[in-house]
Amino acid sequence: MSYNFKEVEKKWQDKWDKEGTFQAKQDFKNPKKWYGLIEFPYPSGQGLHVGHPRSYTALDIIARKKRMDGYNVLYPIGFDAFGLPAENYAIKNHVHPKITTENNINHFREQLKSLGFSFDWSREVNTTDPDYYKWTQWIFIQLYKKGLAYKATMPINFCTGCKVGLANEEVVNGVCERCGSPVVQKEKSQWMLKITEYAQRLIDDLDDIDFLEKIKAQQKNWIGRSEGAEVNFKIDSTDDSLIIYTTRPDTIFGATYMVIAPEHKMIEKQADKITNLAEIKAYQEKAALKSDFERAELNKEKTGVEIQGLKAVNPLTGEKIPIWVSDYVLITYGTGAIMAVPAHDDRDFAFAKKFGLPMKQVIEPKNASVKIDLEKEAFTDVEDGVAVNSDFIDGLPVKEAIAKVIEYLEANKIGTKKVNYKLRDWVFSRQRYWGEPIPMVYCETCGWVPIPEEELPLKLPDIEDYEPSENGESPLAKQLDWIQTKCPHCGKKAMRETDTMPQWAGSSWYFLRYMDPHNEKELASKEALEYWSPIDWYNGGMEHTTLHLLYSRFWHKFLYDIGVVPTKEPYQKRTSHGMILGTNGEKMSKSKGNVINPDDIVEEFGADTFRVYEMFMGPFDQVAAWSMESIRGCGKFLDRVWNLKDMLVDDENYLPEHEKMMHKAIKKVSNDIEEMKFNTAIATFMTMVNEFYKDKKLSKGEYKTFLQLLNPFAPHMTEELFEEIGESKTIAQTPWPTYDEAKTIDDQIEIPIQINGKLKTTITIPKDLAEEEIRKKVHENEVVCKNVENKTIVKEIYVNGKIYNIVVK
RNA sequence: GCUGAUGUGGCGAAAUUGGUAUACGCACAGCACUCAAAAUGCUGCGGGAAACCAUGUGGGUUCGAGUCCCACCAUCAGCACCA
Repeated sequence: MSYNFKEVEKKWQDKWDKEGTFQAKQDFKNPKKWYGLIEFPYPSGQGLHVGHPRSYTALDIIARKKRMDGYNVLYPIGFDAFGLPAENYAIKNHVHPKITTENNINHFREQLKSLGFSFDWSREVNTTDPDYYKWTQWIFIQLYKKGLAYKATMPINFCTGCKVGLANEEVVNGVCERCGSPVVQKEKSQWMLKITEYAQRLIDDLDDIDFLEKIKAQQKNWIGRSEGAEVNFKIDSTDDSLIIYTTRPDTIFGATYMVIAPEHKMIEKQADKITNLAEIKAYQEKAALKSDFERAELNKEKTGVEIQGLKAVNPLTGEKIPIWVSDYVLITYGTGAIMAVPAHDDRDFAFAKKFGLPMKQVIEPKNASVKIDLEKEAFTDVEDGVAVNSDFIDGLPVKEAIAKVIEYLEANKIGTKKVNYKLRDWVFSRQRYWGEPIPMVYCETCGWVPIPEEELPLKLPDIEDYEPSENGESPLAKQLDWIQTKCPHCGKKAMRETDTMPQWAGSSWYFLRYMDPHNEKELASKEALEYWSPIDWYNGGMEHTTLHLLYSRFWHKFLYDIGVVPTKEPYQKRTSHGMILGTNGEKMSKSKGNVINPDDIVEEFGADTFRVYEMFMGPFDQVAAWSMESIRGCGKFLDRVWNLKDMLVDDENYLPEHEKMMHKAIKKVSNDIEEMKFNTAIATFMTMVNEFYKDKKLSKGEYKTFLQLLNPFAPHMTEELFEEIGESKTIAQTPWPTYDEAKTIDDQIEIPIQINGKLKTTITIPKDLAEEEIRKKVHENEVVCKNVENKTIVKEIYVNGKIYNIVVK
């Protein structure tokens, strides 16, 4: 009888749905809880991508195993449904995003169910549901109340395609992360969130959580902490001074000029003293036309203009040094001004070379054998440097010199120790319709006032015209009757904020809502938060490391600070899956025509085969190209499993000839699941099946264990087969198989014998044989005799149970 | 340039963490079943006649290295004038 996966899969999916098999237990009695989380999808019109199930299947396997291990498991799902595609679709086709979103969610839900994930569907959340975004808005108001949300007019990244402001994190290579249009700088009043206030904690607390090393490294890199000093350089014959930031205060004696960013306000302040103001202004204008990206692109050639009429005074040498304007100094980092030490900084070196500026060596290599050539390149080595020509720090290694200079600067009040971060505050406004309205009102008298919390949610009004206005205002700006309101503070006429929140808002806390999704009084109850926090395991894409993952950690820390959540960090463990590429090894895209539709795969091979294949493709954390031949192989494997029932021997125990294999397999599969080594777990299953086929028999006990182990991978087929042998329970209700360590050890072991480290032969011995006996056996061996003949044995090494090596001369 | 990975058969990949390199799968070939094909089952499958040689390249440590150390090369991802 052949396997009808369509019928079987439908049968079990319906049963799970009807019985709510995988719903998390509502009571909090079981102290063993496990909360597994996958990134909830954006319900795009294209439907599910084959990449989604890679992550979902992995955690589904772990979740199913954890349930069998006796845990109360929460494995929820929802939809991150605000965002531009639905809005752009609405602009084109005049269909309300609400409708598109609902249709897409229905499609996604069906697709996800067809894959047999053990999600708790009773907790499904949807970020566009007013009952949900009520709490997103509530969190925003709390941020505002604590001074962490503020309005600022500042140059922002503006996407010329989407016509919205973007956060730094959303700009990739100078173009919009979403639509690929060029990004320009634009002055705009925006809501900002002070993520920078949490920069240090976002670094420090990484030490206490189990994130993949590359994720931690990427987050640290993005936050970009650097330690240094701010130093005050007086401007000669004025009361003004230039504050610079440096990580190398030890090189201050080698500062031969200063550089300020074109936007630096000192230029305006000292305009009357500058003798070449026209030239400076021209340079400023030229720089303003370039985006940050273009500036960085023009990496090779540095440009700049000297400010005539002004000199800075080196506070340690008293030397008067020139001041230059150049766009290699960024106004957005540090103080927008630097001291240039061309002998010990690559960029300063390039600039000094180009403009013929003087260089002064103040650091030399400790290691005399290191040759440096300051004509060719700067000497920047921190580990190997010693100060010279530097007065009171002469002879000190760089690190000590830095400490000494800072001490001096602070004692003389000309500078302070300072930590800087690359991380910037989060631009939180979007001039778009399909997002959470920002619950703020502007009153002429009172300024910005949050709307009263009891009025939440502030619902998004229904509109007809989704087109953003040409001046870049949100479509909501045209909804006059919605905008006009009363000031909650003084009662006078006031206007609503028309910007909406970015897509990252709803996803910054959704995992909390899953804990108590229908709560009308709080975002989640204290009990639920206490019980389920933190998330035990969160798997998602690397592309979210500096966006979603950082943002949600920030919000969570804030919620911790105001006493809403019980843990500092939301996620105890974070892992990441590799991308699935098309059959040609390229990223799947419509234009390349290499998109694999999960529906087609389920239709042709069934969900179980699909799941097994995605887990068998290769190491979970690495990219893998789709292969139609390989998925067929996985289908063949499941067919062989299906046909095992013809070889069943009626015996509840393991057969003697299979006992070792069974115990080893339980151990291997259990460990592999915990370590996400799904591919080798499946290889173990295949080896077992090959063994059963070879012997043409397996006991009922072996069969049951095998089905239990395979169940998290191929849940439908295994449940069906389990039911067929007359089991009253489903596999999901049975405990995970256990193994006996003693029974995983072979009685007879094969020992490889090497001569001079090269394998010559092997002998088989009982596992506990004494070393003397083994030695005797080795020397009786024919191959060994031949190889040691006429040679002197220098040494013999026996590593217990592993190897025997004879060294001869 | 910086950070983090990766490099093993024709292909996807394993290797108990320093101890028999190539498990498992795909592709391929042969055999069985069949009138035939498909499906299925079984067998073989790094190179070499062999000694031996093979884990990106070149060194090193070790009785022994895919695994550790040093120096390179290539590919991928992220960041990038961050002072």
